[in-house]
Amino acid sequence: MHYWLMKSEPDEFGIDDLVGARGQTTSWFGVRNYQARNYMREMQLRDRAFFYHSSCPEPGIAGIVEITKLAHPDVSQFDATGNYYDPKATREHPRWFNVDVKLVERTRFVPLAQLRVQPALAGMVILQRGNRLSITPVTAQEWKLIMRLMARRAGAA
DNA sequence: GCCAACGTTGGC
DNA sequence: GCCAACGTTGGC
Repeated sequence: MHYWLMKSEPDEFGIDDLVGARGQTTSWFGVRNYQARNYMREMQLRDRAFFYHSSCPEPGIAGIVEITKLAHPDVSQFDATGNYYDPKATREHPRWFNVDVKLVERTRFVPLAQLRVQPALAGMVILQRGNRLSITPVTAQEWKLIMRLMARRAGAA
């Protein structure tokens, strides 16, 4: 069992959208970065991930999801009219893959700023300078600590 | 809106 | 294979 962090822009698809989605499940399509894609291909069923809001007024972790379908070809790469079209991809040789995830829990929101002040999270991938990866691994220790933060009352450091 | 950091593209 | 130019990400 491995842990991950997956970014989404709430303007596009936020935790509210996941809560309201059919089966509280969504296909994580649209990833167009090889490293993030490779991480999705490593994901196993029942791995868990933090659902992270990025590019918004208050970035941070908004929930927990579980991998319910292993990586499979991302259909959006074949749609010539869509934003995620990749002319170099073919059905025989797809380039992009995605997993499906299901909501486990909408958590207390943990802002990025709160993650940054935890000494034990100093090595966390998304906190590293210049990191832009939309999908990153999270260590078991990091996961545990963030779970503890979520259990605290709002506003506590 | 700014800008640092990073990934990708394409000419050579 | 190098690397400059360009586009994107994402926090602030």
